[in-house]
Amino acid sequence: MPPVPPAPSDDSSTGPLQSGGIAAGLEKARRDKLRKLTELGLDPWGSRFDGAASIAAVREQGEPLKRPEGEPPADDGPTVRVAGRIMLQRSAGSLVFISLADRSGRIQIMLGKKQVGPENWKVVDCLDLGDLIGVDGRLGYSKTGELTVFASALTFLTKSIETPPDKFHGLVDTELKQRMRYVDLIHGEGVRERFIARSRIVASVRQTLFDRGYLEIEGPTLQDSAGGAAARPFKTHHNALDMGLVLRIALELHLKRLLVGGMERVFELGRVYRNEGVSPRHNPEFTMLEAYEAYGDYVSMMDLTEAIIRDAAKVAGTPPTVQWMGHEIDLSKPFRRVKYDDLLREVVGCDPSDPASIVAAAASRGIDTAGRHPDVIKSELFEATCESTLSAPTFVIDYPAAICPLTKRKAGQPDIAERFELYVAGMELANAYTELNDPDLQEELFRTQLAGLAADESMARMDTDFIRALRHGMPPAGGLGIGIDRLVMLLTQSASIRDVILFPIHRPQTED
RNA sequence: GCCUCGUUAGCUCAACUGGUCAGAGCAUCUGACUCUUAAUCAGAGGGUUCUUGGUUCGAGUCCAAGACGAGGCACCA
Repeated sequence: MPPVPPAPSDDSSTGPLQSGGIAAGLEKARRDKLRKLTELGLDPWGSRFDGAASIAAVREQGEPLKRPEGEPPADDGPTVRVAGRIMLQRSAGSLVFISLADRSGRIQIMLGKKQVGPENWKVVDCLDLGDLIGVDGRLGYSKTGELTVFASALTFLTKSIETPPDKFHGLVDTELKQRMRYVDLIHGEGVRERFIARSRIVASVRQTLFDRGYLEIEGPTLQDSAGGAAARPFKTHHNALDMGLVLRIALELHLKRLLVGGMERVFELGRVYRNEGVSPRHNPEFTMLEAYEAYGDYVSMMDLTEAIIRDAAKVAGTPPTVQWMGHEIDLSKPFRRVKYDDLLREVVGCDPSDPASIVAAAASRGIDTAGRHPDVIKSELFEATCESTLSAPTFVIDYPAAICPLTKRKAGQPDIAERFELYVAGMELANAYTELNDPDLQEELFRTQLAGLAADESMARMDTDFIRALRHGMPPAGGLGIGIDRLVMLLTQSASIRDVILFPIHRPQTED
């Protein structure tokens, strides 16, 4: 790459993010150094740099070089090569100490004017916090006992022309942390670790399922009608086909088609979209796992759920007992299982089998009961009273059938659906059914609009192709859905879903 | 969509009831320093107090509207 000609001195206002004033001054100092680097014949944007060891590995190499207190440090350490970002810089005249960070950790670099030679020293003058460099040098300990790479050569890898945040506090402003996640990942306390944990959790969920013989599949995210859940979809349009489309709100109906197709154990782990409110527990796009197992039922799904969570907790480094959202949660014990009606009776003190008792209890709590289906009232009563009491991991089982249009009814009890929801710290984490595979009943339920539910909050959306699939014979099956973001919240003790989503939704930043 | 709270230098934060209140640390620049650890020391520069309007002799501070965010509600059966 040919050297860049010196830029005009007023180039500091060209950046898209410049607001003038001091920002321009801070950037100018960095652009001056960038120019100086090119004048030295160096490419300030670097190039391939082979053979760098991870800093964690280098730190391990340094262990045996330690000497007892009082003895002079070993001076025969190996020569190492590392690369990373300058996080801290301390200058003591012609001696510069740098804290260099890579994906695995941090290590101190010492650059001495005498040690690196005059050519390298000119480069040292161009270094800023945030720059990326490569270093070759001997591994040893400084006089104060800090593991240090004593640099003999310096390779400039990339200039940073933006000022990093406060070196001690990092980014604190939640808005900036989320909008500039790249900065938050560099400087935020535990941020990178949290997203590493997320990656491991997702990998673990897949592995737990693979180990049980599941196949991972990919269903359509663009659909002509959104089924499998009650939620408002995002709407879009296909130009060439001139057709309206919606983004999926659940994975369910296509996975079940695959059960019909003989893929007896299938799962999808992917993004779903719901055009609804934002909260510490809701983001419009979020990651869902759904898994279906032929010849299983909701009880087998409980066992699977516990296995998925326990395995994930292991790889995430989650302690057996976690403090989260003001709850102390023991993940090591088998999860409690309690019937929906029993819980209502226990918490509310009403008779769940008596609609009049339910209506009275709901009305006394300000829940609108007029003209609404008894099971809708019951469900609202449950949410208002029971959910927040479920601190320890709890499978709530056997739901009112009317609010479960995709679920098989209990044998001999048509009013009870074989469904569970898993609650932890008052939050819904998972939802599972013994899957309804009777095509005629399914068709009828798709047509049933429960009293008191608006059309767009109902699951009563006919999917004729899905009915046709069921008519070909779907094996009896258990099905499970887990909110992966919420699972990551639990396993990393995060208070907001936005803390575990790299780029949560935001309104556009105002430019002025 | 509704309610409450917040927004001050690149970052992290100050500024009692409206009256030298535009301030500090980090960062930046200049200088000193070959063993520092958020290095230290001396000096310098840096502001549309989110925006617009209003009240007032006087507004970072009070009022109104708007932008963005946080929490709550609604929504999420």
